Amino acid sequence: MSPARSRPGEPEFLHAYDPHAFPSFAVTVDLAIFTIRAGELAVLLVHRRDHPYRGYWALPGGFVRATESAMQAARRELAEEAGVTEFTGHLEQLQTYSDPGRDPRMRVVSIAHVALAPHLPEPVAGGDAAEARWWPVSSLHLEPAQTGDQPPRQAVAGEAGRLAFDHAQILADALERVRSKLEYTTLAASFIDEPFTLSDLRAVYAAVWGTAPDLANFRRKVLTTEDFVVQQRRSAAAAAGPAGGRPPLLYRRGNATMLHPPMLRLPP
Amino acid sequence: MSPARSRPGEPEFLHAYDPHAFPSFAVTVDLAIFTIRAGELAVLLVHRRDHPYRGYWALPGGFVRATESAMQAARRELAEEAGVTEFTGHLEQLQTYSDPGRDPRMRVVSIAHVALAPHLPEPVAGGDAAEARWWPVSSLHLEPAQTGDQPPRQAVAGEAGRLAFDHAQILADALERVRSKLEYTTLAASFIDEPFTLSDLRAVYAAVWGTAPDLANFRRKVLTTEDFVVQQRRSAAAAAGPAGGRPPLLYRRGNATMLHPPMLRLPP
DNA sequence: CCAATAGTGTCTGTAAGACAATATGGG
DNA sequence: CCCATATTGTCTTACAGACACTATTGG
Repeated sequence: MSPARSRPGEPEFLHAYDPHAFPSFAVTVDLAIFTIRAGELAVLLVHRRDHPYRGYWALPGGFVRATESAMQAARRELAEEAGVTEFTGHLEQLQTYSDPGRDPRMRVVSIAHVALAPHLPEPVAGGDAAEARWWPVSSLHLEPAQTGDQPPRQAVAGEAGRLAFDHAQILADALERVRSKLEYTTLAASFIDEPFTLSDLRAVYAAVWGTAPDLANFRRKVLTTEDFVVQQRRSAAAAAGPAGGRPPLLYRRGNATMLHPPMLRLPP
Repeated sequence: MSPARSRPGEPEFLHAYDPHAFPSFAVTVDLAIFTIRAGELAVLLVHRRDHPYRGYWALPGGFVRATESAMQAARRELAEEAGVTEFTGHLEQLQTYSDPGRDPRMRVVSIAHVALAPHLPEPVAGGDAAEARWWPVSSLHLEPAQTGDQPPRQAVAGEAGRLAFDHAQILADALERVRSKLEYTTLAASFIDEPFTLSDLRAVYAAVWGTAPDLANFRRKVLTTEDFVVQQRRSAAAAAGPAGGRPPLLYRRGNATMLHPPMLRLPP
């Protein structure tokens, strides 16, 4: 659109306008990309090869370009850093982090996003050559960081150590967003490939919440929620399964997005 | 904190760093400040005296300064534009709007916020001299704008007309945020001065949702939710009331923040 | 027949929806 | 006493929580 043309006097104003009259910021997007690996919730981190925070693990992300929106930048980073060509999962804005001093180089505000995707490819050698890895969320010890002001955690063998910038905070917020969204949306299905079994779907809740919802009640909730999942024609026995046991029915995602009333997680 | 000192090689890197290597943005905060006036949900808009969008109504807001966070900027604008000295209400970040072209001057991302406050002062002559007014949300005709792509609404006598920038979208998102937050939080109490009656509190729900929850069920929910409200010592008859009728009990806000399970609004 | 996993049935408690009844103040 | 508003009570229904039971495959 070119709305300025319809507002009298504005073109002349814009012609004379000096864009340096205001403080200048860099704007980045950072992504918390979640998936389920080996029954655990995992997040993609990249190992920083450059300053600042060289050698630290960080959320993938990058600068927003002059001609793209934050959402477009997030999709671009998703492709570049996670090697996702056509993204079928879920992507949404989380929150914007703007504390002065969060980046030692200059004033940077970061528009954080959350992505959920089924079982993405391994190390993702693509991108701009930084090492990338899936980290089980449970191995990052995020929760205790919220209690009070303990000394900053140092790197520990086999773990990611402190994250770069304020990414530990962003990741904690992203986690809480995902956990709570499973309560009142159908987003859990974004974590798995189609077709899936109800056990697969329940495993998502178990991985994200750390506690599995009651089997029977879970099935009742999912199956009685209009168009949460749609059943496929009867399946052959799942080939990859651990053999024995009754073969499960297969489902695909339905068009429902909200759960009314929500499926609440309980304290473990 | 000065974390750079603890990371080897980083001080030298920062010394040589050129902050102009990345696209530069202006960053603003915009505020959707809601209150209840005459039983209706109202939002504060300012009349723009300068280009761009001169003569249009807009959400109050302004540029984030070089040394403040977005939240600090929002509090500052709240004081400057709404004349609020000590703000007792609720303020939270909504979402960030970053479409290129949303501001004809230059690349601007806006970190939108939502504020809820009890019965704020009238025209708010303060601030940088722009006219400010409370507008009943119902007079802005926001909802139909979501259905399809109709031609942009023109200014109508007695109404605010089209809003500046993408503020109609921001306001619509802010509205939905507030409406849904009343369902699962105790934020409704942020809209009214203490002490208040349960009728006052119910009137908040009626104003925000457009439909009043059932009287008896509402009281049961509020009173059985631990520490949602706390009762005061018995009141003298409310002086300002419309006379007759049984005098109500008075309450203050409790410490509870969440409603479990939520109080759902129903389709009208 | 046994193991293992998938799927169903049912009882119970909590709380919401609907609506009726009672309480307490001022003319 | 009448009116207006506040407050309480109760019946019904929906649904989550808990847990036991049945079904269907492979060995």
